[in-house]
Amino acid sequence: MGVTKSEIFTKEQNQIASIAKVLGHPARIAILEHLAKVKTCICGDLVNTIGLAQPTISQHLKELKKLDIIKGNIEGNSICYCLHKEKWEEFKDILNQFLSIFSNPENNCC
Amino acid sequence: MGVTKSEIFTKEQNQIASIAKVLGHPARIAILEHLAKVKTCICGDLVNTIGLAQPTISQHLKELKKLDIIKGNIEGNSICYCLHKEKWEEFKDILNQFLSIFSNPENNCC
DNA sequence: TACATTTATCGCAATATTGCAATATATAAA
DNA sequence: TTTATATATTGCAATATTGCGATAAATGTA
Repeated sequence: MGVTKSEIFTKEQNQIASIAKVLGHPARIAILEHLAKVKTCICGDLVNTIGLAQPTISQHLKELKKLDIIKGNIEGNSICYCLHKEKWEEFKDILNQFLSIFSNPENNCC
Repeated sequence: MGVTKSEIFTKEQNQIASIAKVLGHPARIAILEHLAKVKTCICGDLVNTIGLAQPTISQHLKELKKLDIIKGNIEGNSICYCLHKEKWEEFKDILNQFLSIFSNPENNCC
């Protein structure tokens, strides 16, 4: 039904999936990479850097803001975006922990 | 249009997004966690463990197989699934590398 | 004030995803 | 061979997502 049955999963499973889902689009990866590179915050530059229309970029920024992995401050006319350090580290830890569940003492499948 | 403009992104960006996208559903996280826990491969148990119908689980397994993060071997009547070690490590490295782009020498946003 | 710039929002079209019932397929067991 | 078991596939309904043009909202500038 296009709708995910979140109720049957744990809070942790849903959180991991939520983070991964937001990272699951190349435009959002590109935005995050650009923000990481230019450090100082940028905004409509993303529209030029990435080849998508302004409303599309705006929507991806919205998703990223919803996850709280970026912050946006009004700066006069424009809006200044940057990575949200604390959250970035938090999400990194969560994903890393998940990716470490593969304990493999000679675990050669069936 | 529901379709992602992959052409305008780098191979790396698309790859990161592809991996993350597959991890972007709690059912698939649950499947991977279960496989990691029981080590020895299982199959229809997933249908019982996770509360989704068999065709739904089968479809999630298909996605995971498409990414190649799990392997499935026919074992008599049933099919035995397990994590794909090499790929798991590869994807872990790719995600870790991406998550390390946040270099923050007093990088306090705008 | 009038105009330009910047970003968000709305509304739409096209496509993708999620979930399941029904069914097909394949093997094991009786 | 018939029946049971296990899994995949098909087809569908109900959302969700992606992308963009048009437009609104807010601020800066002439």
